[in-house]
Amino acid sequence: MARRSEHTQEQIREMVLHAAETIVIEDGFHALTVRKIAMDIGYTVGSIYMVFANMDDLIMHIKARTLDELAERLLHAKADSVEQHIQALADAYLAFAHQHFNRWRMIFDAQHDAPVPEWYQQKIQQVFLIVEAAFRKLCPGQSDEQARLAATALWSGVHGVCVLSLNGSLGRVGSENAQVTVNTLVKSFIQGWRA
Amino acid sequence: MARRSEHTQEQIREMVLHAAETIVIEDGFHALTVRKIAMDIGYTVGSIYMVFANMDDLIMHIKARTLDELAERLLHAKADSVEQHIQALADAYLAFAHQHFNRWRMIFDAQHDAPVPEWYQQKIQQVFLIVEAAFRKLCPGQSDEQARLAATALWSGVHGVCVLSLNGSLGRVGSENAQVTVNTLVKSFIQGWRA
DNA sequence: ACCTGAACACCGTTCAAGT
DNA sequence: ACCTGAACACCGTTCAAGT
Repeated sequence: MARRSEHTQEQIREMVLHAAETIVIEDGFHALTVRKIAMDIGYTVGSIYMVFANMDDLIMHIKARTLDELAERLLHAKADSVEQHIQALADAYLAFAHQHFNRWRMIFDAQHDAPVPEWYQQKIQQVFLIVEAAFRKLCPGQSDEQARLAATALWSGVHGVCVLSLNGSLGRVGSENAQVTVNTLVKSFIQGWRA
Repeated sequence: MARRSEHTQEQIREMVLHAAETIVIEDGFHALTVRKIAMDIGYTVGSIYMVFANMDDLIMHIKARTLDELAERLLHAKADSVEQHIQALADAYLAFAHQHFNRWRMIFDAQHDAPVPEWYQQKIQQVFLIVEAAFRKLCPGQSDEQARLAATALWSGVHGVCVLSLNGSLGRVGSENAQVTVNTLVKSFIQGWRA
């Protein structure tokens, strides 16, 4: 047995990542198991531990990819005014969460007791900085700290609407309604913040 | 073996619930297993299935209890003005989430593929209605639907701040900072909403 | 009727053994 | 060096068998 050398380590790593993402997308985070991944790529469980330290490590890399995809989507959101730009960012965030529900939810689901690695924290920062930049343009007069506070408050808020509306905690609220809720939050907050 | 009759079914049910809550509080949701509960209360695994249908059923009842506790806490939040009342509600929500972190997080963590029972949805409604009531007082002129929208938007937002600040996704944001963020969100939103 | 405990079908992770 | 597959220590859930 063994020593097939049909794929490089890098190829296997990619195969694992891809298979894992497919499982999450189709059947949700809870359906993700090493044994299922191994079966899907035609290797045995042991092989997965050649390319990832453990399940938590693999999960973190899936999440990182999702964050990259999300960041890219946000970067493509353009609008005429700064205020419309922030609205467009919020819309894009909601749309992404809705479209890639299982992967997006996974980002905030998994509780790793292990400390979050530095490279992963940067991925999160990457997303937040996009919003912060928009806020610095909204009120050029105020300090960076103020812009940071506003960005944090509003973006956490937008995230909260996505969480509650998409997981059904808001009662029978559909995604069209989530859109309205997000718009309301953004519009009112910006208006109040400027005052 | 068997037929000890040391406790009634109702007593065992309460013992299970209490033991489960203790495990969640001390070691987190992921540490909750039937076997650990059984050991803690001095019964065997089979006994737990006498009083709860399965793990999901038990989890739902733990969550329901937490929601009851949260609702009661929110009902005790009083203030002079309506605006201060909403701020007090937000503060109370954040404080509860912070103080009972593991149990609070559990409410939004668990993904039951099984449909959420009606009695549980009412528990969630119960919390939301408290906030909606405050909003109806804030702007007496507008329709119930408008008040509902505002309450949903702001409260989802407050929830989002709690989620992101308490799980560390906002970088190294402490809970004092979460307080400031919540206050900012509430204040700006109300101001913008009124305008 | 109440409760046990063994059994079943799963997990993640490790590692000696094969090529 | 690469990969296997059996083993280990866990899961949730069921249910025949005992009192």
